[in-house]
Amino acid sequence: MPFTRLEFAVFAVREGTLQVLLARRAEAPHAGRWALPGGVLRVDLDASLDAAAQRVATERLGAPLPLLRQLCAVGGPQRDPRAPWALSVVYRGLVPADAPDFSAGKRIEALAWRSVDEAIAAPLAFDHATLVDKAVRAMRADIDVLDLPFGCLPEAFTLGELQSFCEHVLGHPLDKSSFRRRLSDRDLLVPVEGEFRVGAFRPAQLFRGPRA
Amino acid sequence: MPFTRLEFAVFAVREGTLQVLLARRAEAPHAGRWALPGGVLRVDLDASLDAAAQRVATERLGAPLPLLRQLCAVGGPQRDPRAPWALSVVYRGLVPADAPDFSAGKRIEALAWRSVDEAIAAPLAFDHATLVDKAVRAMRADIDVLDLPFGCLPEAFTLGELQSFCEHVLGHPLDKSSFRRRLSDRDLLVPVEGEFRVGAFRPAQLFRGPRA
DNA sequence: CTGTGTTCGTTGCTAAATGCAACTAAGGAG
DNA sequence: CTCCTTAGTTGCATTTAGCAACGAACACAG
Repeated sequence: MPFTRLEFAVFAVREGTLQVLLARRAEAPHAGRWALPGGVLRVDLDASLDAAAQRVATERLGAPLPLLRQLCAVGGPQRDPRAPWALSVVYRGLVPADAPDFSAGKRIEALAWRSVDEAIAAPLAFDHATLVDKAVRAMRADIDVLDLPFGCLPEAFTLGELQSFCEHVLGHPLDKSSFRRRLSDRDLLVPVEGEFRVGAFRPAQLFRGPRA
Repeated sequence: MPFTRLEFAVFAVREGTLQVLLARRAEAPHAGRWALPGGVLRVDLDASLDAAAQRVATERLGAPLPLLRQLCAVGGPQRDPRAPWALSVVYRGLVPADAPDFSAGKRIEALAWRSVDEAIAAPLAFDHATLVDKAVRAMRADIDVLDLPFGCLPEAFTLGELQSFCEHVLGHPLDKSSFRRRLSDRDLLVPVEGEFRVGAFRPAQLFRGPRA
């Protein structure tokens, strides 16, 4: 089996835009350049690909990543000069804006959030710009069919918060009444009876995701 | 890098149902049992995962497989007793019913088509029943959004043939007028002017897929 | 106490997409 | 010529999504 890596396209809505977590590589190849964070599979430690992804995420980013989904696998002989043939299994994830900050782990000089538009246009290492683009499309397709990342929101949230989050990921506004109709038609949310988000204006009903 | 395999969930509409191509394994593990056909990655031969998939398909099945799409990657330590850790990249494909018959290649005792319902219920080797199910869902999702496998039809085909093919893959009937409207709204087909499929009844206009 | 601004939540209407059923057209078989 | 079957279209009902407006609730300013 060739040299196998797990790589992560982790997104968050920060500063009003969709951002992706990038790592500046400490070692060759592409030392000093920005790339998706990742690490190598350890056959002595990992009980599955998904478990390997969690382990590497924890090691390199300082925190586990819930809601990881497999994006694709890519591989070839020129992928990484350290091995004659390298294979990467790429995962995508979405985390809350207020997540505990990640801390750069082994073989990473620095971690930074960058807006996806910049990241796709920037000369990321390897084919990582392509992977970011692919991951964004997959996330947006999920939201289009209301497969929503409830883990990225507070335990209880308002419909306004949910809609705003989706709009930031999608990159375009949604219709309020249509969004709410589609949610309630599918019984995707459970209202937390009697609980409201209070603030400067009219209080808003709080909801939880399904199977909560 | 661990022991890496390419595996194939290849489908065809045969005998009025959606069938999947299975191979009876000649060697351990699971010798004698039915499984998805596949083979190992060769780092000395393969320039990419997709190229590896084509090479293995040709070797094991006696023919290349157009329209292969990556389904997922799975891996773990107990996946294959021949190695301490095994990784499989799974591809899905759809081939014409009249495709040249596949011939069992290395390490395969026999090849057979089996209906997907049976295959999913049958005790296939490894987790292959799960993979078949996942591949079927992915194919159906493609057709739902009119991402159609034109390579599975003759060079030129009638709308009736196309619809019937889709119905067999989906497992349920489609509405004729709606199907045709959706196709023409999206400019997915090009009529072959003046060409008709003649037969026992009214001749039918022939079409080609896009970018043809 | 009263207006004003903002968000929340809902309603009514419009437009688009889809599903259903019927119809006509075209050919072969008898 | 009639009947049968498939091809292709049409009209209409139903569903779905988008758009705009409305009243409700609350904080704040005056």
